[in-house]
Amino acid sequence: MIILSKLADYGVIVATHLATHPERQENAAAVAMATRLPQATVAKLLKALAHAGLVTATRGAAGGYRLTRPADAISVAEVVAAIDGDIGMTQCSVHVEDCERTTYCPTRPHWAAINRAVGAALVAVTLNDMISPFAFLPAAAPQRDSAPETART
Amino acid sequence: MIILSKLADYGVIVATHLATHPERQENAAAVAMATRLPQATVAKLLKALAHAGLVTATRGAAGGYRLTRPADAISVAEVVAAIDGDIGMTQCSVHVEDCERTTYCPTRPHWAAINRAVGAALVAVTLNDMISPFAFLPAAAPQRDSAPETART
DNA sequence: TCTATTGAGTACCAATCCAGTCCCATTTGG
DNA sequence: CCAAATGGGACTGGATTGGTACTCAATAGA
Repeated sequence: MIILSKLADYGVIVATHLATHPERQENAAAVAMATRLPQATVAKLLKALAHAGLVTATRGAAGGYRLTRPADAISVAEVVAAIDGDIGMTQCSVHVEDCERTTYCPTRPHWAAINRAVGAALVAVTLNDMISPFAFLPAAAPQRDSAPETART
Repeated sequence: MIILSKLADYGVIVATHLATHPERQENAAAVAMATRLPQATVAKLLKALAHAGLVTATRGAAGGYRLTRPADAISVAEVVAAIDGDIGMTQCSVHVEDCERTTYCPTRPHWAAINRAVGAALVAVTLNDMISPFAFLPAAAPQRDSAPETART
């Protein structure tokens, strides 16, 4: 299973690209060119990011986008949430009222905790981390002896 | 965005139900009845769980399913992986060869670390934890001061 | 002031994926 | 031998998603 949608993935790429030139202003076409992503899609993504307040847009001729905050103050979680919406493990994590099983489903209360853990992993990583050529040590994933296997086939 | 598919969610419910009666053997119809899930779907889920080796199936009349391991030795991650397949944040986390962007995409190497963090959150929770009426304190989500916001609207 | 450029917003289409069902083969207890 | 149950597919309707197109609004520069 893939957790992130393609668009969210692209969104992180776009945001990361902007983070490499924090003060330069780039329009959608330039970003698309640099990231090798379809232009129309990049434009859509940048709109979403602007809507979430992660980038500021300048309209009109010679307009473009730039990050509103420094790259180390924007987490991957925010970028993903800007595009895919609120992050939740299960249906009932996001739309509690949609689940008619709340009264007898024993697993429901536990998802919230898992949610927090997953969210923390994404919040802990900033765009600045994504730029750095070396893999950072994720603070949210301490080397616990009990977790050698992330996922198996 | 919802991370788990409906089926994976159901799968956890089914597995959790089996965990409440570790030694009793139940057939698909009984599990469906108890969990209020469609019978055909439950049958499909149990097949997948059996395929992954999480439950043992007894065929023939008076057959059924039961957990192969104690409930505290089966993690939610395994159940999810049995149904939705390998867990990965991005396309390139699961199928690296499918991403033609590997040479210039700066974000790629970092996803692995995020992957581990998310996986650890799921591995840390066992079926036994899901049974317990009280929310456990997830070890994979330490109360770090820097992560107050998991996801925002 | 006028025009070219660029983002905002929305509507739309195509393709993929997913949830759910059904069917038939195989196994096993009575 | 038959009924009950799982194993393993195939199939389908619907929802979601990725991607595009078009129109409106704003702005800089001639």
